[in-house]
Amino acid sequence: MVPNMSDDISSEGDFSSHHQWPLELSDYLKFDGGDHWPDDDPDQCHFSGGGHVPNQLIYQNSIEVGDLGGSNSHFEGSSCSGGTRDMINNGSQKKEAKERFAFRTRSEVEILDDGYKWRKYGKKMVKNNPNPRNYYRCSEEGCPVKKRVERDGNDPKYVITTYEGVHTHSSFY
DNA sequence: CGCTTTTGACCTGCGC
DNA sequence: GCGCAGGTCAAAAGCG
Repeated sequence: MVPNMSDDISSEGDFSSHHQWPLELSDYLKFDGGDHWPDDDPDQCHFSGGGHVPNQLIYQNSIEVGDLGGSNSHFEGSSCSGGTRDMINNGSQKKEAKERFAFRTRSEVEILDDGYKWRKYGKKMVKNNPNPRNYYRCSEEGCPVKKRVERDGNDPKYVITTYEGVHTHSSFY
């Protein structure tokens, strides 16, 4: 596996430890309940500091409950406009809300290598989007983490990735 | 040979 | 109760 990411990475292939992905994250996530992306909001916060982050992804996260997978997670929090925590434990949390983390990236490929090995287990056409949604599960035995990948229906240049759960092991690379 | 991908079927939750 | 949409399963095929 391991898709071609040859050209895009600016330096060495060891980006797992440097968070250097061959793409650019432009927007961040949405949650259950949030129905739309911040889209063209010029004030969307870009990483901490709001500036350009060279050689590094501009990413943000939000969490529903608890922390974000602690040490194993590649997504350390960078809260956005202080709004991310509002929804935590807010009102009716049915069942056990799993940690969910979604973001939109500008990328030609949908397979982002985030340091873990994924196995595809499903594909589905969804409404409001002419593109199929792909379902992946972490290959590591016992690891409950899943991720969904789909292209933005309005902007095929963008890929929406949603992670769910916390890795119970270290990254592979 | 073992693991991943593909793909249709099946299951479940929700709104009407 | 029914139909729809989203999510998952699992058998078969493909690939290194």
